[in-house]
Amino acid sequence: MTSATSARPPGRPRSGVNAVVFAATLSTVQELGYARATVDRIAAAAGVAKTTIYRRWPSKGALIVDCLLDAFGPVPLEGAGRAEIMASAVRWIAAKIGEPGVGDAFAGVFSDAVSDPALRELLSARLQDPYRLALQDALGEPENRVLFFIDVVVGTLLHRMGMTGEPMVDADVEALVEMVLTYLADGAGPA
Amino acid sequence: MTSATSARPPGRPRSGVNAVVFAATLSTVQELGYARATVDRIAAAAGVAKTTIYRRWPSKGALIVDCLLDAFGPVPLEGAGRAEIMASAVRWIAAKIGEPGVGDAFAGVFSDAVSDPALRELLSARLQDPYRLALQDALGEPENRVLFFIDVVVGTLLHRMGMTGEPMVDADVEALVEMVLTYLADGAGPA
DNA sequence: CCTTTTTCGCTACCTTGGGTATCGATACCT
DNA sequence: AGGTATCGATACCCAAGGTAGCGAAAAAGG
Repeated sequence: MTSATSARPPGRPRSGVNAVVFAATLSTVQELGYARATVDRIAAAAGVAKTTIYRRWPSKGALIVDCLLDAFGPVPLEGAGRAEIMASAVRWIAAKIGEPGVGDAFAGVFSDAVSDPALRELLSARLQDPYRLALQDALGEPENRVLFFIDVVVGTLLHRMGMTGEPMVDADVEALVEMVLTYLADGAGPA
Repeated sequence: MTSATSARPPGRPRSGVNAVVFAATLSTVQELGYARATVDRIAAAAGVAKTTIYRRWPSKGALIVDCLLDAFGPVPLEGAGRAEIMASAVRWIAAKIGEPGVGDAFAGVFSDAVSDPALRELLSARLQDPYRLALQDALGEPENRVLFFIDVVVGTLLHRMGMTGEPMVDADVEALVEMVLTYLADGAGPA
């Protein structure tokens, strides 16, 4: 979809190094942690100049968001009923956050967003909203209730990651699934 | 332990300005956000030199942790049964995080801890462990289950704070209480 | 009163890291 | 060929955490 529609713009075309940069970002974050994964180091790991990074992404946060979008891909929403859909979604995001570098990058960019309204907007619009809408559609739940579920699931996984430095183990993920499902079945929820 | 009460050490005694610094920290964080609440600004707001801050706290993170400890105080664990105790604890931490500056400071220091193992250790030992132990005792639950509850409750509250910039509204806090209580009553949990 | 010890405020400084500017070289289109 | 936009490289700006050194002030003890 790069040259998707009309008339490729003039000038030298961009070399297709986005995938290389994404891979370098995750491996650098995994190796050094989020704060030490500087843009200089990521560029070096990707074999690319720092200026090239900043020509494509306006900030480190924007780079990380795009990297996470690439790493996550679409939510798998197969499942017989709402319970199955919800369970598979929770296990999916838990597994993604457990992948090397992904959890650190997610927690790191989320952290930066706390003090950066522009980044918060980006995170909300580009990363959260698409999944939120897909979930609203698949579950037939209203926006505020899906937002609540996202807070619970993602918040729990990131808090564990942030406090221990390691992703949540499977047994705890299953506890989280059960907790959310029980509550989903209850039908009660925020006004 | 450290020659606790008696025998004041020689030299000029410290002026009792800790409370002023804590207040200045919270108000500065509330006004400018966590990242813009630099140590210089906090010192200025407290009417104190930056070097005085660093003479008392080894890092900004340590200052914030002490500030949060001061703001939180002990958990109120009154309540007839385990459900009442848990509910009051959840409402208590939600209310604290909703106080001006506290939620931002908490989310901010948590964010920094993601990339800073030393700060993570400090956060875990000085802030989480005391409350965790008190909860284990009051609820009669094992460590890993209490840790799971803390991940869920604090993670959810901080995720909401981080994504929206504002604390969770009461209706959603009540939903969180209900969700946690249902799961607590179930008796199931992580191995 | 005077010395010792420690804190105080102040200023100057170091380092890291996000982000920008500039420049020659290069790749593609018309 | 000419135009245009990218690439790599270097140099740079700025904010912010943290440190060093200094003279001044506040206590304790002689």
